[in-house]
Amino acid sequence: MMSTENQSLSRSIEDYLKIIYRLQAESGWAQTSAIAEKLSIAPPSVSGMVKRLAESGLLAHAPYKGVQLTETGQRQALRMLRRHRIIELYLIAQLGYAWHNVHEEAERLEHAVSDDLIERMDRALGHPTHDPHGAPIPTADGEIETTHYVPMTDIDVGSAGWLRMVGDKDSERLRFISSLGLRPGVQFDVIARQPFNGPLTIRFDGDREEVIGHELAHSLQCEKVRK
Amino acid sequence: MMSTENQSLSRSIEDYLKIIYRLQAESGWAQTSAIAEKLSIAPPSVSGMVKRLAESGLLAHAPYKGVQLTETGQRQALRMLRRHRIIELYLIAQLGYAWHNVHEEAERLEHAVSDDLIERMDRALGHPTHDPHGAPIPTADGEIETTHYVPMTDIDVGSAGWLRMVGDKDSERLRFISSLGLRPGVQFDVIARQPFNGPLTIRFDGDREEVIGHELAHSLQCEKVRK
DNA sequence: CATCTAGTTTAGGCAAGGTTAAATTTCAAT
DNA sequence: ATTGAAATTTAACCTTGCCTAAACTAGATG
Repeated sequence: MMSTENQSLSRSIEDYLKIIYRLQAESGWAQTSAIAEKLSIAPPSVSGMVKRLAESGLLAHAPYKGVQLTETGQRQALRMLRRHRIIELYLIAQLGYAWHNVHEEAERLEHAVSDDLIERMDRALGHPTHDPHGAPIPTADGEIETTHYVPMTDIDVGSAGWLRMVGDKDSERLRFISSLGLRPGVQFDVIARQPFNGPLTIRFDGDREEVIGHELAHSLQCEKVRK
Repeated sequence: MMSTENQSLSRSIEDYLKIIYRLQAESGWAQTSAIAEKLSIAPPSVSGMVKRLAESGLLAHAPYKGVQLTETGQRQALRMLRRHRIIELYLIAQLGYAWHNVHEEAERLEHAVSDDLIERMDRALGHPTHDPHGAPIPTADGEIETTHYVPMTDIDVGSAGWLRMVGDKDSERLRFISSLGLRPGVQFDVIARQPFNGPLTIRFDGDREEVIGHELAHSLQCEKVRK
C-alpha cells in the first residue's frame, strides 16, 4: 500500500476499477477470470495489473481468491460511474443521441473529461439522479443510491411494477426495448406468464400489450408496485 | 510507406501530427528540435517517432533537415484541428466556459470524441467557420480557409484593422486580452505607437482606448481595413 | 579548406500494459 | 486422502513511447 493517492489514473486502471466495482456489487468479490472476460483481455494480464493496483492501495488482493476495492479504489470507481452516467445523459438530452448509441461514446469520453466539465454537464442537466437506463448517478462526493430491484420475471401475474433499470451495454437489446415503447419509469401490469420460463405478457401506457421473452424480461430491473 | 491508412491513431501520434502541421505552416518544415520543444519531450524521442510515422506514410523525413506531412498526414492533422476548434467553441457556447479555459479541456477531448459527436456539436453550433480565438475551422473533408493576417504592430498609426485571431495556448494572455474587451472581430483604430518597439494605443468600441505592449500586440493577428 | 558547434540520429534502457506457455494452487469428486 | 480439472499466477517476451549518453552531420567561421 504505497498509497500514491491522487495521482491521476491511467485509462486502463480506470477501466479495471469500474469493472471490479460492478463485479463486486454482484458477488462481493471480483475474480481474475471475470475481470479478464469483461475487459476482453487474457487472465495473466489481469494478474499483473492487480498486483500493481494492490501495491498502490486501490484494492486488496486475496491470491487465488479474488480482489476487493479499498475505500480509495471504490471512490475512484464511483467517480468513473458518475462520469459515465452523466455523459450518457448529456449526449441524449443535449446532442440528440439515441438511447442505445451512447454507451460506446461515453466509454471513451469518461476518461478524458475534467471534473469541471462533468459538473457543468450536471448543472446543464439539472442535477439528474438517474441515467437514461435508470441507473442511479453517484454524487460528486461518492454517494450512490442503493437499488433493490427485482427482475421483471419476479413480478406475479396480476401485479404491477415499474421498469426501473436496463443494462446499457448491449445496444441491440436497447434498440429492441425502446422499439416496444419501454423505458425506465414506465409502469406496467403483468397480464400473463407462460410456464417453463416462457414469455411474459405485460400491459402499459394504458392499453398497450407486449409479449416479452423470459431472458429479456429477466434482464429488466423492476420495482414492485404495492397495492 | 506501408500506408496502413485508416488505422485509428494513438493519442501521441495525433499530437505529433497537429504540432507538425503548425510548424510546417510557419516555415514549410518541421524540425526535430522544434517538435520536441512544442511537445515538451527530448529530441531523440522525436527521431524515434518520426521514423515510425514516416514508415506508416504519414510524413516524409529528410534526415537532418526536417519532416513534412504527406497528404494523408495533413488530412489527419486537419481532422484534429477541426475537432479541437469545434470542441473549444462548444464548451464556450453551450457549457459556459470562459475563453481562456477551453484549451486544456479541448486538448484531451479531441482524442476521445467520435466523428459523429463532432458533427453533432458542429450542428448544434450552426456550422461555425471560426473558433472562439478567430482561427478557421477545417471542414469535415479537410478544407481550411487560408488566412493572411498581419500582426497588430504592422498596422500604421491612423489606420484601422480588425482583430482576427489570437493564439489559444496561453491562458494568462487570453485572460488579459479579454479583460481589455478585445476579442476576434473587434474593429479598432491605431491611435499612436511609441518608437523602439514601444507600446501601441488603439481605440475600439467607439470610445474605448487601450495601450498594448509591443510583444502582446505582435501576437495579435489582424486584418487591415482598407479605406 | 579545416574545424567547431548546434542539431540530429543511433544505441541502449525503462515502464506500462498487453501476449502465450508453463507452473502452481484450489476444490470438488472419488 | 488423493487426484484431476479449472482457475490463477509466474515467467519470458513484445510494442509503444519515453529517457540519457554517445556518435554523427551539416553548415558557419577562421
